[in-house]
Amino acid sequence: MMTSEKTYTIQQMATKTGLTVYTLRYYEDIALLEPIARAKNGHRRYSEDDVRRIEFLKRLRKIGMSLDEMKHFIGLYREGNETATQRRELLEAHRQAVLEQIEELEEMIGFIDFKIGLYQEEESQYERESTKHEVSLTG
Amino acid sequence: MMTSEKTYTIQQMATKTGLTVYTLRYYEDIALLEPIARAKNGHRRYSEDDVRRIEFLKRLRKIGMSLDEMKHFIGLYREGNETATQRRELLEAHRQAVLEQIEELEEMIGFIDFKIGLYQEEESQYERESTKHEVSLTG
DNA sequence: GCTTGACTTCTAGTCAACTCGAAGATGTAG
DNA sequence: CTACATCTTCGAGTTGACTAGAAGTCAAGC
Repeated sequence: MMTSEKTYTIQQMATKTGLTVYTLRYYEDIALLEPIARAKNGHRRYSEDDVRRIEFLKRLRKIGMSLDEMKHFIGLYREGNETATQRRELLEAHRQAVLEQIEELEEMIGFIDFKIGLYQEEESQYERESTKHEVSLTG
Repeated sequence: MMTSEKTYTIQQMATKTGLTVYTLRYYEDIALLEPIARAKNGHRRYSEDDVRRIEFLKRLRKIGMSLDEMKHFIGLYREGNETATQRRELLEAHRQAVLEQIEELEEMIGFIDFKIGLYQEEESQYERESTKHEVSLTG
């Protein structure tokens, strides 16, 4: 039974995912993607699963993960030598790291809000008397 | 009035901040730090303000900002051509970007939690099969 | 006076993550 | 059959962010 699934060329994938063809090949070279299926002429044929995998990689990249970390992270989902317990523990460590990153960012929001407040003051000050005052970087 | 403030050598700063002496000089070279005060012999003398500035840079770095972005960001706090209104608008744009980053990370937490759940199931499955007549304590 | 050590500047090297181009194979349109 | 587009591999180049070493200055200790 031939279930003929939709496939994509590398150029179509580049358009679809926003990565360049260079990057798609590079990710495969460094084994961040497992070998992509090939047509008879040797051209890559990406599957819908590949689309999902690449979109997931993009999201990991977006949250600041390095390619090496990504390789390690996706390795958690391939059956390896680790037990379910070991993989869960690694995931929980990663979870903790992500939570800390969120905290850092939330503190940054607080800082930005503080600064925005100062500028708003400055703006209404200016409106009232056309005066401005210095704002310290670390205040 | 000479307020003799505490100052630090580059090596002391490296120890204090966790950056290397190379990095400290590099940050100054690329104007991420304004020129550091010098002793008569030309050696750098970092002030407490410099400590604060560098700690702030470290935090920006930690949330994934590039050196170029950091330069731009701290530029917001130096008096330039922009009005308070313009700087506030730039800050608000940055605030929005940080919020989006937080959202990405929160979605990642959700995903990790889902995966952790799967592994936990797998683990208790194993427990039930191998210790048929015992009751799991880890409800 | 000489050595040592911490600094200085300047230049070059490294590593990650792409980014690009050359040379060649293949499929389709005219 | 030829032209052309699109792919292939492979090796080299680029950018950002350091990282390191060479050569020189200077103050302190012996």
